[in-house]
Amino acid sequence: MLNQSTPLDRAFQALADPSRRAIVERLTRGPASVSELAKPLAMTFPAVMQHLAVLEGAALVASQKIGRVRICRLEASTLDRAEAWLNARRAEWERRFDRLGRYLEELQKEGGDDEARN
Amino acid sequence: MLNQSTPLDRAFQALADPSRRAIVERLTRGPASVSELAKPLAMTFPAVMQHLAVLEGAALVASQKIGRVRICRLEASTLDRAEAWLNARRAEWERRFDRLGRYLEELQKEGGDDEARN
DNA sequence: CGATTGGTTAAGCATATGCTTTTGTATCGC
DNA sequence: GCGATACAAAAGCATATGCTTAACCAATCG
Repeated sequence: MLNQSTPLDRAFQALADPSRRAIVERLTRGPASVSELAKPLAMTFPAVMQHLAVLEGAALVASQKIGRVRICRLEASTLDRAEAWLNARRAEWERRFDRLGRYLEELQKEGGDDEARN
Repeated sequence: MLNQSTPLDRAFQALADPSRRAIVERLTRGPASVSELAKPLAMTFPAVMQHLAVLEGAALVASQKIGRVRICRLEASTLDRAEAWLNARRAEWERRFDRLGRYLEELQKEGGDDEARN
């Protein structure tokens, strides 16, 4: 389990938690302070901070402190990279079905010949 | 940490591991036996089986045993649901930028008026 | 048949995760 | 300055995760 995790590992790992997904969801609608993010979550403030640390560690969220308030914003490009991975899998999957489709079409044609012979 | 995880939790959690992503990647190119999946991975056979159990638990993979061989195949619809979540976030994010864009356009127009007054 | 192949189960262990409470520490509003 | 506010850091704890080894079972194959 030697922790040598890639950016993609960290992104998916971060998104695997419903509280963290809720935070991401909120941040798609614009930046927010930590306490603003904490409000709808049924847990203590430090717990929310730890979730934010995970999200920042995954580069899904960035933040900057202004006065005593920390403003968090979404890092959409990281979300994109996760989506891109899934997209690539789907692309390969669909490519495979195309091939299968063409193969079955070929069978159909040949099958038609067979049927003609009956 | 009371384990009451949603399908999406389990999907993202499953995808957070590089070995499991490698398995998914392999399966997008067609079904495979367990030992076939295990071959490129630098770990013991039981470890691979545990990864497969996680993937099946997340409904990303399904399998059936024929004789003494277990054939695994991708459950693409679950991959789609994960992609759909990310897609929805991006949609909201882009909608927000549209609004921001229109807002800035408005400012531009009004700013033009202001400049005209100078 | 007996050996091999492909998979399964269980136990054990180190580290990671997701919380909590407690205790700070700046900064703002008066 | 002084109390309230917003965050921060640290310690503790229960459970989860990602491996390992060892033992086991059931289909093949020679």
